[in-house]
Amino acid sequence: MICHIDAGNGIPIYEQIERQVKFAVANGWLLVGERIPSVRDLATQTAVNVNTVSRAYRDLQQQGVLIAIRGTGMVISGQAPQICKQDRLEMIRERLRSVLQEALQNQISVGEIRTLVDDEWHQLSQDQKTDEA
Amino acid sequence: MICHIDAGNGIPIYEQIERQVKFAVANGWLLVGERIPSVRDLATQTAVNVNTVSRAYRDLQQQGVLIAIRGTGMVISGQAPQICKQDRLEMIRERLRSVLQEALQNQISVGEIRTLVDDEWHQLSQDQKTDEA
DNA sequence: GCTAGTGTCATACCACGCTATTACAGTAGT
DNA sequence: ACTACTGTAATAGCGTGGTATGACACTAGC
Repeated sequence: MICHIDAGNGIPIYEQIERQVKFAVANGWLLVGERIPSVRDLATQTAVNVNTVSRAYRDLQQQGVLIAIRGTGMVISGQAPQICKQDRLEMIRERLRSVLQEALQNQISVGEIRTLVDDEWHQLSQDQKTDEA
Repeated sequence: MICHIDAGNGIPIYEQIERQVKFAVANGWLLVGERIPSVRDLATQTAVNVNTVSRAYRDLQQQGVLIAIRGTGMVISGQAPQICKQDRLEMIRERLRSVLQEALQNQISVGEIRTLVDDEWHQLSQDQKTDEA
């Protein structure tokens, strides 16, 4: 599991981890029963403190996505796929709404938004390809 | 000048104020030479502390949007419209990019994004109309 | 000159996110 | 049993955003 942390987007690190785990489950990159990286491994890999990762895992546990087995590790729960697939678009939708709300309140038109979306999407797609290369 | 503060969108209050002043200038709701509300007035009106408003005004001053006249108030600068019009779409673009980046990294398709945008825009437009009524 | 209004500054306090460090309890492999 | 891992927890410290409060210097209107 690869985890990208963006320090400058305003979202707390522990929440970014939670979201990415959920996306990974929803997309089938993490399967039911599969172990996720230990808190120490993920902390080292993402250059983040153990406590921060631990908080994310604890939250995911309380949401029913993870199951902790003390001394062994943490595992994707059986109900996780259902939960995560349900949240998949909602997580994006909520962030999107906040941006659109500001745009609408300030006289930006639907057309401007649409071109903005297409432009940025195109740009990001190419960035992603060059990253992979 | 009416100012809406959203406490739950992750953007610092002082930054929200800055953005809304800029939008107001870009849209011609605030004209060059016009006085903006005093720090105490805006603080009371938005239920925010004076220092927070003051910080927003100070930032806008350093960006060349406002001019402070000690003992009198603050005024929209001559170069403000140019600056603010230039930033108008950029401010939205940056927030939008952050959301699209997350979407792209997690296998959301352009189609899903487009329908999300249209749905939410439609929803927000109606909300705004009912607010005005 | 007095008063009421400006912006500005300093101090203290709190909540939150994050880090660093240490320690503890449990499991698995040898 | 020993070792090397797991998750969990407590503590202390830092930076930032926000509040509350009080004080200062300045200006405009009466």
